[in-house]
Amino acid sequence: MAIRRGITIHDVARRAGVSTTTVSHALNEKGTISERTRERVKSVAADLGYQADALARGLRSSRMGVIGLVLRPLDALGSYAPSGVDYFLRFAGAAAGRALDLGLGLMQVGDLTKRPITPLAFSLDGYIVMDPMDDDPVIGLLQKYEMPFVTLGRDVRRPEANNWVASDDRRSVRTSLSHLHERGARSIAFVAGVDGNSWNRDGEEVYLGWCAEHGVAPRLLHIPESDGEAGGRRAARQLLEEGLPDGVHCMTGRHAAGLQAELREHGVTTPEHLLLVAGSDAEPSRAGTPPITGFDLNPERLAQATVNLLDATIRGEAPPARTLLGSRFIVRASTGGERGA
Amino acid sequence: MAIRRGITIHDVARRAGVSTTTVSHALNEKGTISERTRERVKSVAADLGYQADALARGLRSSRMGVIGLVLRPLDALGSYAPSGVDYFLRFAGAAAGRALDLGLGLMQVGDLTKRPITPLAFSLDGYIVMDPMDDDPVIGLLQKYEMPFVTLGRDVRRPEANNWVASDDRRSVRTSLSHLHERGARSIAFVAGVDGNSWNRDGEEVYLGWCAEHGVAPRLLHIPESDGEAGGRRAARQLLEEGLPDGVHCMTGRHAAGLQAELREHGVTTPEHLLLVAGSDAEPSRAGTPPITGFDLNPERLAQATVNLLDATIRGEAPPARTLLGSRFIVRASTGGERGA
DNA sequence: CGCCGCACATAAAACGTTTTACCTCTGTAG
DNA sequence: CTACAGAGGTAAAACGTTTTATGTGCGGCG
Repeated sequence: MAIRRGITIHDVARRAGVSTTTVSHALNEKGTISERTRERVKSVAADLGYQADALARGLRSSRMGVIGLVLRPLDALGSYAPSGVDYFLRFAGAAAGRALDLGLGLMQVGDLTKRPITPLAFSLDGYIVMDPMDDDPVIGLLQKYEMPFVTLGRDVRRPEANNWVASDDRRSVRTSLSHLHERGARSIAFVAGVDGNSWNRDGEEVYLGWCAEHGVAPRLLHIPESDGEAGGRRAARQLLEEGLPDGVHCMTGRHAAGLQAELREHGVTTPEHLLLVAGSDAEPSRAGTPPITGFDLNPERLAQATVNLLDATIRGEAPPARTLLGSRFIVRASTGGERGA
Repeated sequence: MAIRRGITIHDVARRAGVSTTTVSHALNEKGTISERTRERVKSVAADLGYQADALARGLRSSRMGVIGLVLRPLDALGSYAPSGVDYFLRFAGAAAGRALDLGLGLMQVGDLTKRPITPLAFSLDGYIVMDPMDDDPVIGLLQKYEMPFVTLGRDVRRPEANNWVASDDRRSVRTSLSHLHERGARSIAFVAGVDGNSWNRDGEEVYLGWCAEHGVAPRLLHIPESDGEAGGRRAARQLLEEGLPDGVHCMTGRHAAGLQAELREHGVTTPEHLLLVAGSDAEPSRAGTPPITGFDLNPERLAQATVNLLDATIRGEAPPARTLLGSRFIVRASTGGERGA
């Protein structure tokens, strides 16, 4: 790949009349060399537009200036650019932006436990793992190689971990259930995904608790995230068969959109016959008929916090932390809209 | 960084009882070695979980498996994670996803002509440059180093270039102006940004042409992209002072949102007193009072096409191409909504 | 004078690959 | 019997750094 950037440390050394060792030391503020020489070397280096080759430097194991991002739910999904799911894209984009502001590159990589892996994968400075699954092998790998990492969403199997940032999903689900109840729903069904991460686990747990508390029988459905709208439709048919609730909370926006569409085709409309909330806002749920009430998880804010935490961890200044950030509840027509039922 | 991945090519060589050369050849399908040895080496390598170190390999100048993404408008903006602009985030996220599907990593990097640069910057396999500016130094740099690249948006100074993908902005602006005209606007102002890219240039050109064609005096305002909503408000005050038009097209969503808010505070509402269109849909414009008509540039689709083109270019299979993709026009309340004026 | 320590600088090893040039067989043609 | 051509393999150089170990020369102290 004819990259031929030319100028190496040798060129600088020759031009400055010193050894390469001296150049390296001068530029990295190491070793013992006179101030005069150091300055001279620096100016020569600047003149020549010298910049150390990252690969060669990395070979001697220093910092690479790049962090990795693994989006576990997308690994499970099979496609890294799913349509109708903007949460991950926004998170990834925002994380890259924040990283850049900190002088770091960010690289999105696939499942580290499956070949082929991006070759650079194990040379990165640290990792963000989004929504790790139950006993996630990727986490195991990172621990084995002693690589710094941070998760977005709690790792359900490591309750003692304190290197995570998460949206306050328990609170969101409570908010949703209260909202549904307040607007008249008495029998509320809950559609969760199947990935074993805290997002699903916490949601279910809060739902079951809420049902117990209110003395109602829970109706908990599990639909694979990867089934998208089709999965939502399946859930709808199941509900139609077994008897309709008057409120539904779907953890994912695509399930919600599919469910709404299927019900509608059977003459069941929202919010008239049934109130509907999506746990995560997405294009298909916003564009539903009518638009579906949901939570904006604010991926930009989450990304910022996550990258900051990883950066601190890498430089060893890690005040390890567990950060919970609230989501924004957006009431739309599927639960009666802004004001009143 | 205690990465200590352990297993090197030497381990494999020792275990297989051959030289490192043989291992390298066996795994890379080079050299002349017997099928038997090749298989044995491969199986040993697999047993040991050997994976070649990307840095060491890159040092010998082969392919890195990573492409770079430069978002020029964000360089100009100063922040890589601006609030209220989701176009870039969505593009970046989707591009990373597509790259991953092709087995490539994607790294977002900052302005290549300004220090400090991510160290890896010049070792990447190729680049996507988004919305290059007029005589963009980043393009110059990439050309100088003979690095493969592709732009999103035409490079206005290189009309002969055929390595780009772009949204059909000329058509979008024409659509917008026709729409405004059709719904009754007779004096239409145009608010563009100041970045010297095809996005702004083409928009202005079409606007001026349209005015000439319809025999109306153009009113062209320039507001820095980085001023965001505040810039839109400034434009609004200028219009109030100099006399209100009955239609406005703002190239950016944030300008549109600011303009709308400011006008509203002066008793001028959309769509009653003035019809408003945003050239690029964004959170602030969608959330306007009322929601603002605009174009979804479909960054996901653009990203897909751009990454595909770069990938082909890198592997030399480049059927160099100029790809124009249409945007989706979304009519909202700021121009009277879905049906009729 | 002899030795130590200090300030400054450098040679050479190391990092883990790929690649180039060379070696040693074995069989075959002359 | 010699020469030559593969086939199969290896030693060593190269990539561009950083780091470790090793010199120098000089001033000061005993």
